[in-house]
Amino acid sequence: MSAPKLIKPTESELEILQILWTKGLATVREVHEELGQIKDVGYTTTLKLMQIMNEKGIVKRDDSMRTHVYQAAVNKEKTQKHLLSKIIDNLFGGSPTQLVIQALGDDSHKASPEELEKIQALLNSLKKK
Amino acid sequence: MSAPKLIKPTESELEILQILWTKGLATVREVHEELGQIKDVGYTTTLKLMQIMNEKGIVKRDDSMRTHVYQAAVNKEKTQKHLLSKIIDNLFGGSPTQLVIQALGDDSHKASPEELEKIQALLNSLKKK
DNA sequence: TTGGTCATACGAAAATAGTCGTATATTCGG
DNA sequence: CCGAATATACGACTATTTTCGTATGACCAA
Repeated sequence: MSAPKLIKPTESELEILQILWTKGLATVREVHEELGQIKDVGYTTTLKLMQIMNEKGIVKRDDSMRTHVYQAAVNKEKTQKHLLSKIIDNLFGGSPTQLVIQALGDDSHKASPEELEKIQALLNSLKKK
Repeated sequence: MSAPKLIKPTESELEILQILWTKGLATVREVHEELGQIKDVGYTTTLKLMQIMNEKGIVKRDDSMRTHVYQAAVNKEKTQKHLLSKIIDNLFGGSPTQLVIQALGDDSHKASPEELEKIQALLNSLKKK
């Protein structure tokens, strides 16, 4: 029972999780450098954040070495699904359809034809029922 | 230009906005009673929240009467789009497709056949380009 | 008119998030 | 061996969000 039941990562934690989900394993410095591309904070800030995440059980770390190695301790899809569910309730009154419509219509995040096909495929399988 | 440019309602504010978007006009008491169905806080808490939202320009109010009447001052779709955009970046690494897939696959928020049709229609028009 | 109910205003505690300075330990090149 | 670079630990300050107690005034029924 290492996986936390109800996780609600904060915004900053989510940024770090994204990086860990992509990299798999990473040191604080690596994460901090990645982070540097989107925000500008001190190294110890990143460190502290990751330490807190470790306490919360959001990440795990191997501290057998001087430079600790971190990895996400929460499943990416599960986390996305969980938070999305909250958002559907909070922002779209419980209607995932409204969310989907808004998301597809978001001009700043256009979907490619291939992606549209993926969605189409999923839609087809949902319609079958 | 009364509408604020960059609005980032907090979670509690969002709950209130939902109610106002639905009701159009509402008093603090009405909002508070609706709110009571999902959370349990004191009346003055709701009042204060709405006062703050008023200061921020998120809601407007008519205080010509003893019992003030509130309404949302931010557009529902715009707000949804704006926040969704953040979520796509924060939670889905910028891919709206991933978000859509997760949303459609969310078992706790099933889409009806009619809703699926709506999505299909939108999808078709997107594919045309 | 007077007491009870209901409304807003306001201040400030409590909870949460984010930030960083500083101390201290380890490592390594020269 | 020594100092610079790099690591973690930790405390504390700041900001934001949420919560509510208390004050005060209006309204109304008896």
